[in-house]
Amino acid sequence: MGTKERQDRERQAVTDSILDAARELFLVEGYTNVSIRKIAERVEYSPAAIYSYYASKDDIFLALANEGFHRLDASVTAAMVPDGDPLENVRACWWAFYEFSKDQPEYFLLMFVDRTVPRITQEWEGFEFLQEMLAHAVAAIQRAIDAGALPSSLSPNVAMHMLWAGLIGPAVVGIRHRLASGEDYDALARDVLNATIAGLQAGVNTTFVSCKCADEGVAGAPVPVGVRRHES
Amino acid sequence: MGTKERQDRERQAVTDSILDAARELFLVEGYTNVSIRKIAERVEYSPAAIYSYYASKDDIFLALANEGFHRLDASVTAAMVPDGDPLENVRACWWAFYEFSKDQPEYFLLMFVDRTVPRITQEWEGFEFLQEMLAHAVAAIQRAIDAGALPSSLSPNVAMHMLWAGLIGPAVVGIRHRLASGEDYDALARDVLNATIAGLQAGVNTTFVSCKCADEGVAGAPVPVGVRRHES
DNA sequence: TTGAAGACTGAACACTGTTCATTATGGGAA
DNA sequence: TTCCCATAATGAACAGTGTTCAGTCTTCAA
Repeated sequence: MGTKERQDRERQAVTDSILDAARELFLVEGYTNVSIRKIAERVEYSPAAIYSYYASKDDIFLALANEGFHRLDASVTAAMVPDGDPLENVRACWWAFYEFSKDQPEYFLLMFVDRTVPRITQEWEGFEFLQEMLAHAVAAIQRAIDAGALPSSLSPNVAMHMLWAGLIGPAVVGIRHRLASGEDYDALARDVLNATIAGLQAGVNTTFVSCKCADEGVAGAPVPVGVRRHES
Repeated sequence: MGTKERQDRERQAVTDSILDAARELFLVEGYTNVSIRKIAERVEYSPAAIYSYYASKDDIFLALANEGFHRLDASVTAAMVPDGDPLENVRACWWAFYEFSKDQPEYFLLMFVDRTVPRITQEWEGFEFLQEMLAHAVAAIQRAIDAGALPSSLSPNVAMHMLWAGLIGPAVVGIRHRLASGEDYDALARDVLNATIAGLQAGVNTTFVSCKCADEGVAGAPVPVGVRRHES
């Protein structure tokens, strides 16, 4: 009997439709302005029905953020040219990160800026995936170091954190339109990225230490970005 | 008759006590977790009474944010040593900006990250004050250029934007706890700041052009930071 | 046909920001 | 002193929020 399968399929379809509705609404109106009732109305269910598919509004948020990380990974991976200039690959990798903030602003805010979801800590499903993604970014920096484009004294993991944190600012400034109209957000982001890379090339001393794995090579899992391990 | 004066004084006292209560609650619990009812309870009035002193919850926050800009200015000004090393003054100036994000996270988010208070755009009272503040930051960079610590080809206004945007990221990462527990947020922010300054020193090419005033010297009003001119 | 499992709902709870008619108070004028 | 009126303050309500739960309704295997 394929009834169980059909039921699972139907359940999955409803689950997806809820996520679709939530995504559309979040993208247009933002997280706080979207209520469970609005999502329920969109999928033509009662508000209470939503709770048999997602335990809370936060869970919907987490499901979307999970999607977001996969999309970001796809963008970043596509930006890097295999066997291309290592330093340019690093630049392209982080430029893709910035572009992602423009293409998917709601996802970006969800993942890196929005109010913290405490449960993101332990229950993050895409945890291994996330580490893998970050390992790619670290590896790209390592290749640039190996090629002599960045100082050998530089920790690729620390550099990864610096580029990541450094670019969040220009991304937020762009998303939130904090410059006067007519200003070139892309130019500002590019300048910040180039200045940071130039600073790394110039051999600036770093004091940041990634405590979880330090620098036991690329195989060492980098600290998850956008994921808080514990509530302080 | 001093009765009118006494009444005004009493009214001002209540207004202040509301702001005091709101400040304490906002700083501890965050904007969204503080309700008018909580503030009202704190000052021992009914929730409705609050509305005869402030038109809305946003108005209370704006009053506090106004304080915030003055506090930021005080911090930044205090961080700079008159006749001190020009480059160190620039570093201190922006480090104070980062420290402000830690000391007054709610203020910081409102001014540079949140989109929740649209009225900040037109009704910002401290507008001229803000421009003056930014002019100080540009002037500090100009002094570093004059002293030869930064390239003469560098536009101080562009550098100001780069440092500002570059540091918002580490600040947000810190406020939102996006690193694993135990990681050193300050070290990351310091590294980003130092790398950006090192990049500027290395003479990185910049493509950003501040359209409103370009670089007609310090007297030219810098583009307001943290204030959105138009809603797109 | 029956029984059980699951999906789904309406109503409710405890909140939120905000409004408004009503009541109380306190000071100036007659 | 009495009256009036502006102002202060309130209780109750409105419309919204996330979430829960007792009960109904459907569906399918035995």
